[in-house]
Amino acid sequence: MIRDQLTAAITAALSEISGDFGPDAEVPQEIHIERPKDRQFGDYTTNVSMVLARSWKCNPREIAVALSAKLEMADDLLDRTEIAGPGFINIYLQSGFQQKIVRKITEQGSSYGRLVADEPKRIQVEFVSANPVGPLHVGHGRWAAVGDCLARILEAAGHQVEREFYVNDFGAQMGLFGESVAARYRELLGETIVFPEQGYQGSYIIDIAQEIVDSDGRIHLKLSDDEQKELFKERAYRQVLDHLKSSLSDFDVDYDVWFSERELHTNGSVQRVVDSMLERNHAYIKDGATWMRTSDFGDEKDRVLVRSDGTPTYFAADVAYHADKLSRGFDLLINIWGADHHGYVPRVKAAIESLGSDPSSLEVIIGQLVNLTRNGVPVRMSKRTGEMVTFEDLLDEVGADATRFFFLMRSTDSAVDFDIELAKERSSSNPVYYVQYAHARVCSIIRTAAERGQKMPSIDEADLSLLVDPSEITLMQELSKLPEIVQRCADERAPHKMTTYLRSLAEAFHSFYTNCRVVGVEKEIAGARLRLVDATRQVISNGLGMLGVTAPDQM
RNA sequence: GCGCCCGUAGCUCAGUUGGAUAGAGCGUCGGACUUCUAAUCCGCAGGUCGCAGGUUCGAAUCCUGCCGGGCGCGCCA
Repeated sequence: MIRDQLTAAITAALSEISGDFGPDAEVPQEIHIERPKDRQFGDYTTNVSMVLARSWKCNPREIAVALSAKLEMADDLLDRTEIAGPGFINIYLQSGFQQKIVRKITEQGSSYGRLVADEPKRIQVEFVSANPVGPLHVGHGRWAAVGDCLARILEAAGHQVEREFYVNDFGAQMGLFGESVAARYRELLGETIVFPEQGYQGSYIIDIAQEIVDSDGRIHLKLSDDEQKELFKERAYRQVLDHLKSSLSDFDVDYDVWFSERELHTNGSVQRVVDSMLERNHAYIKDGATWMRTSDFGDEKDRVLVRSDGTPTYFAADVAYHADKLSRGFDLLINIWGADHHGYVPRVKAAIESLGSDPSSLEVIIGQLVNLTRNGVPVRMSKRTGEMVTFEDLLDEVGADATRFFFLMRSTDSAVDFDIELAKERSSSNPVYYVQYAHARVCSIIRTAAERGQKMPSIDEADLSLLVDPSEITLMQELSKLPEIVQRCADERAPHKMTTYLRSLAEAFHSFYTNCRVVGVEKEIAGARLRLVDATRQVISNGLGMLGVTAPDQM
């Protein structure tokens, strides 16, 4: 990247001039180079001289003068430098450097924006992991979008990524779920029932029961209560899980691993991890329960692993689960949780440390919640109560592309309001269409040019130096940003920055479109512009691909 | 009470880890289609970046304290 070349050049120049500023003048490890918002401040700009002014004990402009003189001599990349304001060094690159990006994109094609990591890692991203006792709600959709997009971006940044879904198919909730379905089954077949006190009230329970009635008829009525509970639990669980997998698949989220909590209990992993904690004095028995000393590792209090009635807690399974994850040899584990689980982070970190691993091997991304409204009125999202809009409803009504883009537009740090009616009404003015439309327009230009016999020249034939219109320059600058955007999204675990980038790229293209014609202008210019347009197609397509959003050829 | 997140234009949100004149979309108002897709473009209006201090060449951004909102503090999952 050009930025790296500039960093090297500045570092070299600084070490040459540092001697003139006294023996204590040291060359900094990190040099901040940015792209100014306003192009009048150069193609790149750096603030090093102001940062160094203190430690070098002099006026920032003195450093700037010495540095820029050295830079202009040293590097053939730059045209000139200017010193501005309190000591910014604005760097102007040689004319023609922007045009080079078109060739680069053309040569790299779909791999433009894919990076080679300095330290490639094996990363596991675990996300959604909803309880299989009901349909996914809208909040899960957000984590599906964020988790999958983050995985795509980490892959683009040069890492090896595995996606995992942890299925909480064990415990009292499953029993209650089975009982609820069993009750609805009997009810549908005309029996008078007493619905379980804490049972799941949602109408989808009746739907599941109805499907069982349709396929099996009345035969299950003969079973004992316990047999019924067990049977309905398994039947309903399978059905919900299948449903959940197909919803996520419709959303283009494909998991590498579906990990069953139940297996941790049946194969003895939970028991083993509890025993091991006791052996190593990371756990103790009090009031008949087994407690883990999580407070030794920063948690605010100790946590129960095994209840006094002998049953393991969810946390115990989670300790075993994370032990299993660690044993699989990942360099980094990333979990995406909703804000309603953030209090759970310290105890899991403590568990990791108790297991003898570095707590930083687990990174938990806490995402704020989704507030669903309908015409401004809050909609309840609880599975236990009646009304709810499911993730599936949302996909049906709004579509996968718009839903993904919407969830990826916002920082995970802020709660989002999603009005279901608004999403439907405004679906045609959703920002996703702004970006997709840019892609469709690009394709249209290329199609029309071909139809009218205007040939796309090869990248060697094209005279890219003809691309000099301000809107062309701006577009090329935007095109050149993709690799650094990928890097930033990956480093900051911030997929939303990709949507922000694509919007500004689309804006640059739409502006180019109105300023510069491609079809029907003089042959050489048309040729250069066709190459630029094709590069734009490639970058939008690559960027949308990292979001998991389609890039349509026409709209 | 303690912990995490948020507070930026009428509304929904960005803001390149501390930079130069704080930006988009929606909404308002006014312009631009005989020519590659008007799902677009151009312009006007709209701001005490919650409040008060602090740190420094420089703060929406970092530190402290308030105010307001969301979420969490189980032998639930």
